[in-house]
Amino acid sequence: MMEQKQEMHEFINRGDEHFMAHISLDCVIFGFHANQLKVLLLKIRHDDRWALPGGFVLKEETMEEAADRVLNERTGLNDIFLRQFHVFSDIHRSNTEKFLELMRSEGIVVEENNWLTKRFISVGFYALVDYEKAIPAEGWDSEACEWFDLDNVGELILDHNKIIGAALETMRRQLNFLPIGYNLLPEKFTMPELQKLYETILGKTLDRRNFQRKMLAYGILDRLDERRKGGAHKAPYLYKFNLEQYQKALKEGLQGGW
Amino acid sequence: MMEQKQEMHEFINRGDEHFMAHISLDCVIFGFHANQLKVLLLKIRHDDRWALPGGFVLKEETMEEAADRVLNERTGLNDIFLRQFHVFSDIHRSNTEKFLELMRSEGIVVEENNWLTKRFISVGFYALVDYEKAIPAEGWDSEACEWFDLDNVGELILDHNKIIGAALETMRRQLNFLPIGYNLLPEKFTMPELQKLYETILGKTLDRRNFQRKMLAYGILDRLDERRKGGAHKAPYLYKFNLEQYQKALKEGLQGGW
DNA sequence: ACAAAAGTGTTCCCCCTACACCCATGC
DNA sequence: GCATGGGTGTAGGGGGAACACTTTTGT
Repeated sequence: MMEQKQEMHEFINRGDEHFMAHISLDCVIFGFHANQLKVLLLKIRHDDRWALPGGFVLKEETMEEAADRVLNERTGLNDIFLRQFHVFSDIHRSNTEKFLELMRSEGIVVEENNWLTKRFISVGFYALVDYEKAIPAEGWDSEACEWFDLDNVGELILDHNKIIGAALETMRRQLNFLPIGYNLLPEKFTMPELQKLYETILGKTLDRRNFQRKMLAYGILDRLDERRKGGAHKAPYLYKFNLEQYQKALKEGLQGGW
Repeated sequence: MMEQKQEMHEFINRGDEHFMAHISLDCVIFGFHANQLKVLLLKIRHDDRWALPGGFVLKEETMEEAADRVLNERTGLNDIFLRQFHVFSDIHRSNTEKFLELMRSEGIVVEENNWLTKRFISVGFYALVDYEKAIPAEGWDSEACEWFDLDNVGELILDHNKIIGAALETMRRQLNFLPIGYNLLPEKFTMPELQKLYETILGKTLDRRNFQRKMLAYGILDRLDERRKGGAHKAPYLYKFNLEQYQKALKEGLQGGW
């Protein structure tokens, strides 16, 4: 606990020796579980609201590397599907008053002209991860890290609700071009599960048979001999992504929309 | 000339009082003329290369406002189609050595730890403008401002070639969703002219008749009673965009691809 | 046996593609 | 009148949307 306090103090008053001022990033980390789109959020201390996992950019790393780092710290995962999608630069998006208030609550002395009291521009990233594999971890700057149903995130700090909205919109558009399921589902999955994912992202139902035909036509799925047993009713086949074809589709894009 | 020098000195050594450090923007300004896609470039002093018009963000403006300002300064235009499309953050994209060398050439003393010697992250914007209406204007930081054929820009400074490439790619993708012609053509234009624009952007030829049908099916064009006279052969109809439908299409997107 | 879910097939129709034809204008 | 380019029409095919039937499994 003492360490934590010191680490925080160090970060706040000397962070600008390592990080670039004025620039931050926020990650909208999507997962999929129980037929629900999930977002990973952090609980801010001394504030009853939650926030997107975010961070700053070290002087010797790119935005992408910084986002990867943040993602790894919060989920333990590497090699994640991660895309920048928008820069948020409203003048009043940072809230210096709130920051100082929070620091007072923590009993931390903030020097005049502290780098964190400046205006910050944030680059929004969105990530798709396997809900089962991610291990949410809070950091020294938060007291909890949890998955939330996308439609139940409540009021978040700053413009984070807006950022999530933009991320979702972007993902919906990209769904037409990118083979998105690979990142959100476990290695093996059934066609109905994949369909549920698409329906959830798009917010509408799709025809079972047409979905299957269209998806298979992309040629990025391999059907396994196994079936998912245990559930009631007929056991569906398991599929997995054909990595080679998947990579190709990532580069060249799919066609046709939903 | 004396004023200019002073303005430059002021900007270089006191710019950080007005602008945010570490953050810049670059505009890929597209025009269309003589069946060619054009890009507006600036000639850097003491360097035989050209550069994208760019700028920095005032402490009290958004990225979008900053880009608008830069665009207005270089073209005299307002209310331009302008979109951010990517953040460029390679660690070595800025070239401090080159900057200091340039300052020496100008005979300007650069203080230690000058804000412009820091690493900069740049937000790429692309703009579509009416070639006829834009009036290229160089600024105090450049000695010329001219249109270049897109496929003839040569080697630009920093990562500006890469930025143009990414902008073009983005525009090609957006062509499927956005009614792009409105911004690049004069108010009245013929169907063959619009088609040439699309062919130029896509880099391939399209069927004349199918193009016309598809374009008209979008319902964003109004055919006028006038025809374009003077040319050889049959006089083609003139069209203009139906602003109401165009705005709607901007928001909701078109469908179908090329 | 029955309900519910999953696999497979079929029809229809629209839209995209690829053409053919006619009309206008300048030489 | 002829070449060239522009306007309009049409036949064909592929793919998406809508729907029927069979198969499997747990209760």
